Amino acid sequence: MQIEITLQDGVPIYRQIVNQVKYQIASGRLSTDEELPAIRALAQRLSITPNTVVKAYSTLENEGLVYKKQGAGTYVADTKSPLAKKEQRRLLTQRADALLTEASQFGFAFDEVVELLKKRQDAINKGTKKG
Amino acid sequence: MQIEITLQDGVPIYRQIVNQVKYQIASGRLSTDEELPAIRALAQRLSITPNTVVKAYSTLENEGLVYKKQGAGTYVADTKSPLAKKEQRRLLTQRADALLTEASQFGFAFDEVVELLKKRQDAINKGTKKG
DNA sequence: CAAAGTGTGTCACAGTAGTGATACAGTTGA
DNA sequence: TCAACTGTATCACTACTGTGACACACTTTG
Repeated sequence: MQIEITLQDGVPIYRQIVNQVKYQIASGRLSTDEELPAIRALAQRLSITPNTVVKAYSTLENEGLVYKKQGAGTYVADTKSPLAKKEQRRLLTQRADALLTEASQFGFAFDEVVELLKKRQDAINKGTKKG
Repeated sequence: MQIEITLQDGVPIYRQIVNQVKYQIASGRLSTDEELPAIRALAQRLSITPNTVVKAYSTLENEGLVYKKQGAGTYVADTKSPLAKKEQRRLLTQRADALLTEASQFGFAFDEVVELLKKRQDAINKGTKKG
């Protein structure tokens, strides 16, 4: 489980952890039911307070990406499970609504939004190929 | 210029002002170069501090939707102008990237995102027809 | 059951966002 | 010019977010 944080990044530490765990789950480097680093262990390794890791793990739990067992550990959830999918869909719907509302207020047509999305998808793909 | 705010809404007052002005510009109820309520006047009418209105107007200015003239007033910008469009596109790009990144981390395919967007667009349209 | 691991809960503090009061500075129009 | 408007700038208070220290409760393992 490789996680690196950069301070003074503007991005909160717990967010960095969330994003990196998300990415590792999405990329298949973490599989269902696999155990995540213990809260204290990760906290010590990153030289941060356990609270921050707790916050990160709780965020991931709320998004349906991991589940915690009191006294046992934190594990990767089955992201294909209906519950997880539903939660993820809820979050994406929020983002989608925000985008559409803003676009509408700016006078952009729906097709323009889709077009922009396509361009960004291409840009992101090219970016990750290099990185 | 009809603006209404609801406290204890969770949404910050200055955000409510921003959104309502945006909407009125988008819907054509405010036209280019039309003057917005003076900062103090609006503040007094809404029973809030001028600072909050300043923040709202400044946000709108940063998004290229209005422009301010020191000592004179605040006016609706030409939202079709290249500068305004560019600024709006920049903001939408940020939202688009956030959506795409999140979707990718959740294991959603690009087409699924577009599909979700279409559904939400329909839902929003139906919602505003009623309201 | 006991030790050593795990997550949970509470209190605390710094930084920031949101809002408020008030003084400063430019523009308008008689 | 000057009064009455306009936006600008600064300081302050409150709530919340992000992070930190530390005690509590549950699970595992022997």
